[in-house]
Amino acid sequence: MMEIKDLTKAEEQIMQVLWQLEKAFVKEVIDELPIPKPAYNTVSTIIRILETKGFIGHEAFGKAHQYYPLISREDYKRHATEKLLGNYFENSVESMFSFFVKEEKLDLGDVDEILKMINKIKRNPK
Amino acid sequence: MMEIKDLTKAEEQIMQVLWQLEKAFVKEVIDELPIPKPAYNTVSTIIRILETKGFIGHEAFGKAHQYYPLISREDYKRHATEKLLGNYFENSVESMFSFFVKEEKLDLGDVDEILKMINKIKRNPK
DNA sequence: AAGTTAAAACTAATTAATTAGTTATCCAAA
DNA sequence: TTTGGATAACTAATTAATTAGTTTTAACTT
Repeated sequence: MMEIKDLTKAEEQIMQVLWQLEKAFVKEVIDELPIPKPAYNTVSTIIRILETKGFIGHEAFGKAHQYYPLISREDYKRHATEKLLGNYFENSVESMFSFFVKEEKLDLGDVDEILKMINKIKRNPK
Repeated sequence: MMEIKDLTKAEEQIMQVLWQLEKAFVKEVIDELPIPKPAYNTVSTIIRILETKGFIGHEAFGKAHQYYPLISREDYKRHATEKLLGNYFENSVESMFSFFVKEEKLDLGDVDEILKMINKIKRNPK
């Protein structure tokens, strides 16, 4: 499997937009960014950097470039999750769950939902 | 609650050591770092930056400084986890679980363990 | 075809992060 | 009391990240 580099904060924000839109011109990316919106050139530069780093590609329409992700949100999500799991939960999903329970983010009802979900997935594995 | 800033990669590595040792001199931090070990000054500088950023404090023993975390590993873990949850799982713990199940990191037996754990915690909270 | 506009590329500037070199201080040993 | 060794502080250098200004190109309008 290929090595996934970390995204910087600014890069990640733009990737989130591209993942959401699937493909977009710079203008369209900016439309999705929250106020205070960065300058056009700022976004354009970061997008070009993302392209040199191999995170995105583009298709030319005349002069205009439409950009699209080369790495899926799922893959990056997996990368980010594994990193957290490794750094703070000794690579143990159970340890992470235990944390959520202690943080009161999970109760018995939630676990019941999860059980149902697992059964559903097992019946219809993707 | 006070705002928690992100740690950079190098800062985080040193914080992990300090969290583990609870308190340490620069030398002791270096002892815990993997090869290739950074130069003494590199570590010393990052430690001083961590101190100006408020992540650590120190106690002086003559000329020597013994450093210790001002933020707990638990608090930073919470911060990092919430960030991941927000950025990739719509702030839903269930969504994260669903992801683990799909990734085959969790099965019915694991969920059973978690249920037991929750019950244990509910009987003896905190 | 010349002028206008919009976009990306290129380039520059700024700021933050990382690494390392030099200096100053303090303690201990002779 | 001077010298040597260790340490932290200070400072410098390098590299990466972020933001923004300027130039170039190409399509469109007249």
